[in-house]
Amino acid sequence: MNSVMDPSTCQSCNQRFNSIFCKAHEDHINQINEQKSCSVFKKGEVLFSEGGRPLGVFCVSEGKVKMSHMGDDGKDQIIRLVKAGDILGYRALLSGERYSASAEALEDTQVCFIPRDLFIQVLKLDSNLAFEMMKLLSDELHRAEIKLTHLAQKPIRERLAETLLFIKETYGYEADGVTLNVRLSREDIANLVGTATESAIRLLSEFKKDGLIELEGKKIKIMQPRELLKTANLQD
Amino acid sequence: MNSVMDPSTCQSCNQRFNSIFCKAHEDHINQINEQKSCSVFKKGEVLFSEGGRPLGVFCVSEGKVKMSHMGDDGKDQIIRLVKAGDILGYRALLSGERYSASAEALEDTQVCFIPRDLFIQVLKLDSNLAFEMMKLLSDELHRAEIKLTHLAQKPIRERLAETLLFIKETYGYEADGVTLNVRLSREDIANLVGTATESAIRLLSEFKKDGLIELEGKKIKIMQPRELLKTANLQD
DNA sequence: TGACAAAGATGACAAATGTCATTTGTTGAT
DNA sequence: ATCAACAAATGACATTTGTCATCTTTGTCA
Repeated sequence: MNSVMDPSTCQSCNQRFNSIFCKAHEDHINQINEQKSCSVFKKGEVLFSEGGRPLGVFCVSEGKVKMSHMGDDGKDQIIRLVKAGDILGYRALLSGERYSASAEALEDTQVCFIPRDLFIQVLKLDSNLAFEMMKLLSDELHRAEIKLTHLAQKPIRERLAETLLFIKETYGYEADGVTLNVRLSREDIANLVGTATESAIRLLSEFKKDGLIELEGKKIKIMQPRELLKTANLQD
Repeated sequence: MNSVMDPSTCQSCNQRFNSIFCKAHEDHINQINEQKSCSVFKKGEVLFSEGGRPLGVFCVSEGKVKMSHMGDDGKDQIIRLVKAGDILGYRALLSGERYSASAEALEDTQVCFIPRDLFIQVLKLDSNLAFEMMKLLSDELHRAEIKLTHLAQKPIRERLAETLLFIKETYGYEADGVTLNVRLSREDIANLVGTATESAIRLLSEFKKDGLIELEGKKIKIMQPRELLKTANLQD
């Protein structure tokens, strides 16, 4: 849990061309590199919890994280899937609020932690980075608005198909080219779709029966991406 | 439609202490003042449409605007209610995309238009403004995530109650202290809640029967805000 | 290995919500 | 003032979805 490990440098990070920081000035990267601290969260461990104070931002160098809101009745809604190269924890920090979501590792995950003041200071000095940040926020907002519309208007069958495609876009396939490269519980899938766990299970079985997907425990194989896309009934 | 009118200056704008620009440097305000153009949109007129190219941002000095997404089946989802002092059109501009939503005046509305390049340039030079922008985006994102969770988890009755309270927060009351200070069609309300128009109508009638609200045409009076809040079943 | 706990699966049913049809009321243009 | 067009209201009904109960499978740990 949270054990500090040998930190590779930002300059040699495997995600250095992948993250928002690739647009930042070299001097700022160096500063971040000096002040960051690295740690590992094992599968199921919590990076931060709803209600906590953001002390900085996390930058994922390896692994996967889910972020979820607790609904008023205690049911979680997964609002984001995080992958290597992504940062997290910035929303609350920039709003000046406490965390409004919790972050939990979906598998063993390596992160760097950038202290709040440094992050703010670099954002202030580096207008390229600030623009990247604004673009990131705008893109997230866009995604949220689309998801919101679909939640309001689309039946669960379409939303599940869309969710499976979204997982594919986010984490891609394993080496076999068909298996989604992440293990999610049925409950997690339901909390992504925004439905009851039983409904998600039932529809996954239907998709399997229709030959769209195959299921092996938590492995999900996308057998007919085309048909799945049709089922999702997307315009854009 | 879109008629240019005598532009008051930003420095004398009735919203000057209310908008995101109040944190901007004076020089930048002056620059914006010189390059902005003002116009009026009558009730029902469209400021911009989904799919159009953003050429700048709008700053509302008076009036009300709704922003809505068209769902894949042609049904609108209202994603934001805009009031005097707010800016709009920045999401697509900062993402570098076309508009993903349409904006329509809910009543006669006066706006200033700030050209794209100027807006970007000022954002680049003015880190205070950039931070305000990031905060604005973060807050919007927060709101979207909460709405998303509620759409996934809450029954329509609770969402309608929440929507009425949200309208109150956004536009406030008329002089009588009970009538919501905006006229929305039942369809608009349904598109805010994310439900069928008939369902919205039915539940509004129930709320009226229960004495929570009163209805007079498009006027909605909040008679028991406390009870309405209970009905909304909110935690935070 | 065995036993317990957790996750997954399935059926039956109830509740929530959407759809369609019809009626009533309102508004705006001529 | 009248009519047409649109918005609102209401009922009946079908469908979707959630809930509860039960059973099966899987995984974990002593």
